[in-house]
Amino acid sequence: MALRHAVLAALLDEELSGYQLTKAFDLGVANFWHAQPQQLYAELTRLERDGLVTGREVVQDTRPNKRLFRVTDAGLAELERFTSLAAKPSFIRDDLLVKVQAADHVDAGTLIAQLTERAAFAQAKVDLFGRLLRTMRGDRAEEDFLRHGECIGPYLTCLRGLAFERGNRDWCEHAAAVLRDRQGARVQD
Amino acid sequence: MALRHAVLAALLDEELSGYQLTKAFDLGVANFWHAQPQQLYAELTRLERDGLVTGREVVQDTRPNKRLFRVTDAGLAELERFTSLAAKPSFIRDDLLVKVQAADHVDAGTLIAQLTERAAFAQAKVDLFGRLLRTMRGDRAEEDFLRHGECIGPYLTCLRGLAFERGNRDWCEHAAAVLRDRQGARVQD
DNA sequence: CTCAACATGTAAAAGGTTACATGATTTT
DNA sequence: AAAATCATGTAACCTTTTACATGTTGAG
Repeated sequence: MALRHAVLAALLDEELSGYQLTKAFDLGVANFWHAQPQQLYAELTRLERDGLVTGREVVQDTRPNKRLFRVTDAGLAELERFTSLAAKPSFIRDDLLVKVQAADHVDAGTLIAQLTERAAFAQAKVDLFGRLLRTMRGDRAEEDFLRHGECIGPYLTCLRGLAFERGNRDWCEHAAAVLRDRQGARVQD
Repeated sequence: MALRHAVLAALLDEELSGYQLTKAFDLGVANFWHAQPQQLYAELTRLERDGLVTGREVVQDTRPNKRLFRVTDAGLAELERFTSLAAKPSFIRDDLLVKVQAADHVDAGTLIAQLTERAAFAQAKVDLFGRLLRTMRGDRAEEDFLRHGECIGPYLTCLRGLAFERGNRDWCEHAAAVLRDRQGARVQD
């Protein structure tokens, strides 16, 4: 049941509405968890019912009203409790890897196209995470920021997201190059 | 519905029993998907019902009998069809990252301990994947194997698994070091 | 005038985890 | 004698995804 803890962790540093949370989770800006809008609205309702977050109505003139949520003391205690539990290992679970596993039996052209597309997607995330990191650390050097900064949790998870997407990009490019090479080699036979 | 395709992909190069598949998926040796034994037995039953795999009973003296499964032509066609569909992007979803996101609000000692444990786990997988890769390529150089080898799909996915676990290990070690440094810095204040 | 963004949900279906169940053999 | 490995499942529960539903405002 880690979605609720992911939501709590996301709300620690800023008050957000369900819609704003959606943006963070949905677009993968949250580099530690992913969730659909529907899940987030439902989870916020449950969290408020259980007293782990409180919402306050914000009346807006030009936009529909919204509810901003923040973590309560009970919510923080719940996060502390969660942190003390053993974490489950995380596994890769990826459609594209399934397809590459079957590379010797399926059409190479399709695979190359999908690997290329994924590499571009990963590169876009690399750029995004790079910008986010720069914003978070401001004009400080990374080393200095990590040693003395006040809010390093989100920075550390963003670093993991960056490394993950770099790994994705590099592997996709490499795998696509290997498959292209083999296409060329086959023609030469 | 990619579990079924993951099973098909895993059965492409060798005939396996449900139990043997379990070993591959359960322990994370399968670096492209993860699943519980119960899921695999259920999926094999469905796949056989749908004619995508066939099982044959192997009578054993000293061990309980087992059923070995292999992919049928219809199964291969289904994999081909799956490969031609757009792949969904994969996201990180990790308890430990949720905890690190909350690093500024929860106990650092607990986090350091969990990061250290995870780094060791990742290192064990790095070693395992390294051994698997060596076994797959035999005495050939990697470049030569990838260009001319017959079975490179599993090799490519294993490379991704290796890079992923290296990334995990490096990040865990870095994050733990950052948190330790800050503990030291706090004492000096 | 149409499309994107703001804002929040409900309900059904699919997928995944956990607990329960059984029973033989080999290793420690 | 106990624990690990081989071998296969069922059932209940929890989580996630997909489809449906509604209404306003600002930009092109």
